[in-house]
Amino acid sequence: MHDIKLIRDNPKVLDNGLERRNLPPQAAEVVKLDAERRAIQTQLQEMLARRNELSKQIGYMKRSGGDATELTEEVAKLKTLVPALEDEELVAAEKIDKLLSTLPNVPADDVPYGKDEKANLELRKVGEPRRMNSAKEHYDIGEKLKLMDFDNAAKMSGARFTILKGQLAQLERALGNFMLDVHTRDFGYTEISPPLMVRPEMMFGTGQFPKFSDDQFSTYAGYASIPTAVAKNWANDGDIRVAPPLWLIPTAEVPLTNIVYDSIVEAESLPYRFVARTPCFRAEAGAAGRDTRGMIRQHQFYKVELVSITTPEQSNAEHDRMTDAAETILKKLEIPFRTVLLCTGDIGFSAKKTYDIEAWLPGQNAYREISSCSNCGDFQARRMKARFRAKGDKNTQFLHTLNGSGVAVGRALIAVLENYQQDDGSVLIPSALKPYMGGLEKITL
RNA sequence: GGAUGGGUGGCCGAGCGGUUUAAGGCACCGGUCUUGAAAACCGGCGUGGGUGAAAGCUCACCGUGAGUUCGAAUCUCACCCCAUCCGCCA
Repeated sequence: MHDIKLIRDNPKVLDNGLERRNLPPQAAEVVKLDAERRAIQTQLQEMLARRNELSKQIGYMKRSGGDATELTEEVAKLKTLVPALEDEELVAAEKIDKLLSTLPNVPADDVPYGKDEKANLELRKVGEPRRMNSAKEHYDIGEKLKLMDFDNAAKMSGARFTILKGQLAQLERALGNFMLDVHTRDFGYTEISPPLMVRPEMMFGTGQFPKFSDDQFSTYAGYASIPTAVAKNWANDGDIRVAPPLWLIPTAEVPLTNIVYDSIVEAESLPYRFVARTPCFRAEAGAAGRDTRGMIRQHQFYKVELVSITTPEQSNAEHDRMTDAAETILKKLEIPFRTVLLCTGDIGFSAKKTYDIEAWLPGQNAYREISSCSNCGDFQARRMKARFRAKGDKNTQFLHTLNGSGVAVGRALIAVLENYQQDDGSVLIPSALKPYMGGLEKITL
């Protein structure tokens, strides 16, 4: 959410940001709607002030036994005007709120301009891709080992689901455990086991709502009082008050960040660092036909997520620190990767600046995203009403929030399979994972 | 699913139609005292908005939304949320 005062004083900042994101300018419209709302508000407030004044006088007259008829009549006249103006004010406020809530964050100044991912800036490459004779893709490796079952998963749940078995299921668990240990032990993150279903307000707070509700799964069970028709249409007016009651999280970023929803924290206690391994649920509505084979893009996958809550002064350094934590996972797994700075056309709705970490996948002969670390500045904090108070300061300020995958477990599994595959179809276990696999050296048929 | 109780400022908690301009306490900030601190005492202190150069003036907010009234934290209705007990259940 944007600071309306900032837009009012300096509309260029918003429009430049939108332009850099390849979106049309909106500041003029925002300023216009804001002016309209304030004009109505001022008019209404003058009327209410007069009403309050008269009511006070009436009370005084009645107590002292005077005649208040004349005053009562004047208030009655005012009363016919107030409701209409109140309605106007509500409509005007909703108009501007609706527009503001759909505008993305302004990219940081050091984010390069670009139309799409082709303009992303490669910052560094770590590790040399291993030479292989004929690299297989992860699904071939998994199916050959008979430990990855797409057919039965489709029977149960449809496309974009996978059944992992035996040592592959164990590998998935091992990866998550390993990542949690690194982040808690080496980087000071506090492990959290959060709810996987959240209220719509939380989804608004982190920026999924109202714009990206199509990508989310909602739940109704136990809440039959919500009419389905209303629930289905709620997104049309974007009013979260009539949204379905609980939503499956698309990432642990949602519950971890919303820990500070509607709160005021002490500056000295910052930064907060939270880590969680959770399932993530995504409708993948806009991704029809993309990555249909294998488990690259699923409706459900595990991810280890990092979230930091900081003061404005801390957030840039924290962003680098978080990215380092995510990179450390791949370094320890000895999986080649590169880190790119996303261009303005590729960063997410809530982000000011984002680093993507892409793991090398020999089977695809390409780098594929395995982590995304974003600094959201105060954008989410405004939506969440998440503030802090500096010691001795009367006023509150909005927090800064950051989130990053540390890393996506499902894709890490793919990366391990493809990078550690052997010509005979077996897969070596990365040495960092051996303790988590009971000392197992490799997975064979 | 059934029953009951409850949602008031950063926190606790009173208020149940008009000196409430939301009591009181805690926390916090400033001051007095003190070698320093604590205690005590004095003072300040909710959030968001409008207007203004500023001081200030002003509006809204007591879970949310309607309603009654000249006037609502207070009365009425609906809804949401929380807690406890029972039922069911991992």
